Amino acid sequence: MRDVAALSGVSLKTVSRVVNDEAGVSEDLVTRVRAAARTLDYQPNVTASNLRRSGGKTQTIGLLLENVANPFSSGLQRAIEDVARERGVLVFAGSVDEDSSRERDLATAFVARRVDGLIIVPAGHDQSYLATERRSGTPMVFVDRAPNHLDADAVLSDNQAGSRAAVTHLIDHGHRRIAYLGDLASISTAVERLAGYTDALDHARVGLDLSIVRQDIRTSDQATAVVIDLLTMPDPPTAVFASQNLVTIGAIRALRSRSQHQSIALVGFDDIPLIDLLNPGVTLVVQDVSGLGATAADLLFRRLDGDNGPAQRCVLPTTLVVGGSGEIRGPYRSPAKPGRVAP
Amino acid sequence: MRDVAALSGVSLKTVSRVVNDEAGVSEDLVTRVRAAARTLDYQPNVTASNLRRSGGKTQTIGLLLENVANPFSSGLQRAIEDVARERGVLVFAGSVDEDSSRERDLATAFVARRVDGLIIVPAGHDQSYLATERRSGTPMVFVDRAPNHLDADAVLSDNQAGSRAAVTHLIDHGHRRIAYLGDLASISTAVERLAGYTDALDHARVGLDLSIVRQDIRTSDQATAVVIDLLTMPDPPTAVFASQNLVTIGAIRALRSRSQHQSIALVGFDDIPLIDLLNPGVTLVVQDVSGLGATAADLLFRRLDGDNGPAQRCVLPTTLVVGGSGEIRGPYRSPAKPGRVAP
DNA sequence: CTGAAAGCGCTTACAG
DNA sequence: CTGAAAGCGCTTACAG
Repeated sequence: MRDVAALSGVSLKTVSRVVNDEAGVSEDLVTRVRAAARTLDYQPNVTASNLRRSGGKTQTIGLLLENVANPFSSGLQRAIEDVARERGVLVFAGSVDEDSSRERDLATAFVARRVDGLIIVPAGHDQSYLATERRSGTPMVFVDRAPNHLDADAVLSDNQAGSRAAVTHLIDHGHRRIAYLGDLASISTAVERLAGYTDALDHARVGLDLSIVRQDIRTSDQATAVVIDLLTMPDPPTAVFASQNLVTIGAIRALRSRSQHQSIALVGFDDIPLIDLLNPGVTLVVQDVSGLGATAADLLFRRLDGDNGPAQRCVLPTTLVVGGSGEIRGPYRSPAKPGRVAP
Repeated sequence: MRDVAALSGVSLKTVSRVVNDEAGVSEDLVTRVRAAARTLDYQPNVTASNLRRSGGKTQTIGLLLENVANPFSSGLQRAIEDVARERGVLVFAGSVDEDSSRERDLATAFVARRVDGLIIVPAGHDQSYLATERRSGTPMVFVDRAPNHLDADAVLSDNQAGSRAAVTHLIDHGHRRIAYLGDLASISTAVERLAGYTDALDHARVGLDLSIVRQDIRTSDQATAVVIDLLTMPDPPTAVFASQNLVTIGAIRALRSRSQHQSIALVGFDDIPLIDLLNPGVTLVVQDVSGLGATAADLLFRRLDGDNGPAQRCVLPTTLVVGGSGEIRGPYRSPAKPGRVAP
């Protein structure tokens, strides 16, 4: 910029005015400055200008995702990007991999770059490390999982209701012996999904049998092994509820390997691309991923625009998508229950 | 930082030294400065420090992807993130959506933030707008598609060889009438894949029939319609080669809707998650997505480390993954061809 | 309409 | 071992 000023024979301030399209510069100077900028290949440095510019905004936000490569994370990222784009805000994204120290490092790195706000899918169980940052006014919105030990905005899916609807659906199709396949019991969404499962059983007066409630399943292969184990029990389940997409995939593999995919019912939580191509299709409880991302971004920008109200919690509904596997009948006759409305 | 200096009664420079863990500060001062920093909730501003710091590096890179939400893009992003992470570099990512003006805007926005380098999956056919930036020394690596009108590094898949291998595979299974389903003919990878198709036909002395070569297919639904059209021709193809994953999915839907998925052979380009759960599984030519991302990132950082050699072009091989659909026999007897090696 | 001075938060290059 | 000055590239706040 100094060089441009020198070449066009004006002050720094005038160049700054031209570059920022400020009014009140004579035509003559505007042309001269632009010409000089062109010949010098001048590129404005947004970072430097933000240093002094009021508010000190950097026009960037930071995204902490579970893993950018998984469809849930990348769906969120895309929805957030679309909102940010309209405001000329760029997005940093990073994968946390369910590692709380990685979460902390990434958040710190974003803050050190002075992002204007943070959108976080937390991995750890203590976000108090962000308290300082929150106090100093950096907007932050948590998505998919609520923050712990920190009072901040959160946008969540109604995991418990979704899970309850799934299990109720199985009960309505004549099942009583329904296995539960859960993710890490330390993840809050996993806890909520298990609660939905027990809710549904309670409501239908079906006893809870812990021998068919399996948790801490992380991978598709683990899920396959667990389901095979369940199916070889003396009194095997007639239906399976898988609380997460990798787990659902593992369950599908297990059922197929035993040729029981047409006889054992299955409902899974979370969407799975192309699942409708399977035979039978798989009944799934799907989250509104774009909605979660867009809502979180909207909320973040509202905070950035000065909304200082108390921390909000938005809960988005899930949808049960009938695919075939969840409608395989069980051994019981299930009287229609008028008045029952799926959440 | 100024406040920390004031509170601990030392100069700015001393605080700077402590914050950056520079040697040569007395124990006493270090403790005092750290204490002051803690009570003031001091957070260093990396952006400001980079302004003066030698090299002016920002420790950030910018990623221009087709669409962060698609698995190919997010796979690349993850591989690049992993390399960047080791160097403490943060990554900006943005979706270009096959829109060349969006590509340009995003690239400009990244450059204005002074990213240290750019990794680009180009959408447009003219990257000369980056010539200035390239001359001024910003490292940039193109991935998946080569740049046009710009001399720069590129990391590509061997699309032509992959496509040739796929079609040769079909020929080897007794097919001669093989339909080609292509993406936008304006995309360079689509051109290469078509070239691989004609290569394979030529090599086997199979005549090219343009009535079964269809291009500019963008969506899965379009592909479905095209395949149905092909199958209702008087002399329909016995095999289909789909040059891209959305197109492959559309083709699968079409074959199933006509119950011809067990009789018409299909090979697709690009990986599709969970495809092995289908029956038959689908034979695919898969790209080494992680390899592309990691190679691009490595190359970018090598450039950042001062490698000034001429622009490089890395071509990574693809792999034909046998799934079942590509092994459905065609009407011709295909003599084994000793010595033929798939690329 | 134009510009000289001070400053954003930090670092370099030099003195002591 | 410590610090005062100048500077990174730009903007604010003020004068003329």
